[in-house]
Amino acid sequence: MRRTLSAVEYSGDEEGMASIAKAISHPVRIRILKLLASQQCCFTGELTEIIPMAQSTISQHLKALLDSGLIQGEINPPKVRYCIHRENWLKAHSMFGGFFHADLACRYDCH
Amino acid sequence: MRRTLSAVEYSGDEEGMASIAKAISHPVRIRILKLLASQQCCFTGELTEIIPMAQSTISQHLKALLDSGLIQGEINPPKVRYCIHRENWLKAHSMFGGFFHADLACRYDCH
DNA sequence: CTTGTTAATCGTATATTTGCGATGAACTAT
DNA sequence: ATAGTTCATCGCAAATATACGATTAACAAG
Repeated sequence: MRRTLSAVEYSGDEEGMASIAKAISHPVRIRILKLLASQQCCFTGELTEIIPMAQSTISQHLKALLDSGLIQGEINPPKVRYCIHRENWLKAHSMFGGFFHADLACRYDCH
Repeated sequence: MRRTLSAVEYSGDEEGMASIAKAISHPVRIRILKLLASQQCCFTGELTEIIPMAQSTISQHLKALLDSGLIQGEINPPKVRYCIHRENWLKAHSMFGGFFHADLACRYDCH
């Protein structure tokens, strides 16, 4: 892709928010997170039974969530147990909470 | 793209969350939202001065944010004034707040 | 009507995402 | 050692996203 000559510099916050947002920008990943968070399941196999998608696709989405830090995996041969990464989950909570804080949007009204 | 035979059915919530998340999944869109929210600017032209990207690219990102509902535009010829869509902003706030609520992640721990 | 300003849209090139089946890796059980 | 189970990774195809320059649209000012 042709990129802008003077590449835009983003803050760590901006990159971080965008990265987490991208992780939850697909409905199946939101569903997976909800399932993990509600403890309705934990092993990959249970997810593949509940969600009508190929195993490889589920695995791919799990990898995306792992990379985002929102979940963690514990190898438990031959299974893998996935869980919410509590610390990062709380970080995401405060990050989005801060971003969407009412004060920001209501400081001034153009209309 | 080859799609799964029995397409996954998502809830309105899941689709909605994913849609908003996708809107803020690019750092430049986060920056635009922060600029609009902090009222450092409002017209498209001001954004194109601050952000080193082609006018057409900024316009494209603004359209994405418009489509998400997070911002609104008021035509003010020959300019267009963009602002945070307060109502949808607050909706997003509660949506993400609810999703990342601590209880969900901490109900149970696999580790 | 012509000119200038502002912003959207079009067309294009490239990068990334998404989904699948097939295969491979890691480990258990026999 | 062999077979079975579970999950990750590879390779591919198709869709989407990203960025740009060029053009168009809408309007004001003269």
